[in-house]
Amino acid sequence: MSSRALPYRPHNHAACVSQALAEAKAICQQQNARLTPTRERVLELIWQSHKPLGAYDVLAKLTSEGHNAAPPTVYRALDFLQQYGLVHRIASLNAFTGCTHAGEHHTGMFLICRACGNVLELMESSVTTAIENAASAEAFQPEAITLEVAGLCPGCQTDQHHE
Amino acid sequence: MSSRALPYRPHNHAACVSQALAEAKAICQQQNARLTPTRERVLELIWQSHKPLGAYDVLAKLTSEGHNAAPPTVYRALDFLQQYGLVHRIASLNAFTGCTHAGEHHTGMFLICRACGNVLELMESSVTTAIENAASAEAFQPEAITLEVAGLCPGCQTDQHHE
DNA sequence: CTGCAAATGTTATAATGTTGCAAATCTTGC
DNA sequence: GCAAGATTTGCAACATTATAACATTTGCAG
Ligand SMILES: [Zn+2]
Ligand SMILES: [Zn+2]
Ligand SMILES: [Zn+2]
Ligand SMILES: [Zn+2]
Repeated sequence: MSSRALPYRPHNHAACVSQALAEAKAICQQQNARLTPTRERVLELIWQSHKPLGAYDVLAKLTSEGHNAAPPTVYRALDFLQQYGLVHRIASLNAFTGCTHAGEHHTGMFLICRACGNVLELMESSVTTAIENAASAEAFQPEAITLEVAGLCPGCQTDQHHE
Repeated sequence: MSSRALPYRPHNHAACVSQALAEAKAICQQQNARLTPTRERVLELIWQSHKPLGAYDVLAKLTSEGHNAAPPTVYRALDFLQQYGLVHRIASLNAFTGCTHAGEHHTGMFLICRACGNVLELMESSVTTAIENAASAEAFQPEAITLEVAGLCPGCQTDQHHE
């Protein structure tokens, strides 16, 4: 899988988005899942934004481009995209972000900058292992891990005075 | 600090609650914070429930006992209790649970049973360290960690057929 | 007592997410 | 191609969670 630019580093974002879409198409084809136009457009809108988008943000964008959309339109698309591992929901933000490791079986760890709003998704097996060990010690059988770290990204640490 | 019974193990829950309240009073006194009757009652209601309570669950209980309460009443009490580390908000449930390590500086890790709804709060330095190391490797400065693990508690693993 | 700050009451509203059902669209076997 | 069934979408209403704004009351210091 290709490496991706960090969200807060300058990069060709259009290419970054279209690559994500291409991968999504491939994943859906492989799993016999239908990446319909609405679903694809929702995924694209989420990818175009570096910061996680709320469901109603997505809805507003769809509406503004003439799509006759209502909340269920968006939530259904988001459910689909989550189901196939193409987006993640960030519980602490009530928002959605494109998965940067789609297709790879993983539990994401999210570094969320409280200043600029950018989110970096990591895949750290050492963290996952530590969590699973801690759960095992309590005889707990984990199924889904929500791990969201709020703080300051490298670019915003020196910018503290801008707050 | 006293050890606490696991939530899904039978125990004297009234004692468990009153101990938590006594500790809360001590903590507030030490910090010159006012644990007013409403705040104390909200904390008690949350502790009395083994499962995390939603803000509107708390509101309903207050209302049912004659308290003239509105949503801000509850949210303000919850804000206060969170601020002094007496309750935690579980982002993946939009609900609140009593902190079992109040007074100890910690980041909680929550094991949430999807079958019975009980939540166990752990304090695992190995997990916290792994997370901080992963953040450091990205030059990210963590401030708050949300770690919630959904799965099956020991008691519910054999009960799968009851679902 | 007086004046200030903290806490609470009260009303309204914002933000987020769901249910239920009908219409349209796609797929599949023939 | 075509009918039957499954999936997806449109649409309206509703449910849940959280906050804003401002008036009133309460606790406390001087
Ligand atoms: Zn991911
Ligand atoms: Zn930043
Ligand atoms: Zn805690
Ligand atoms: Zn359980």
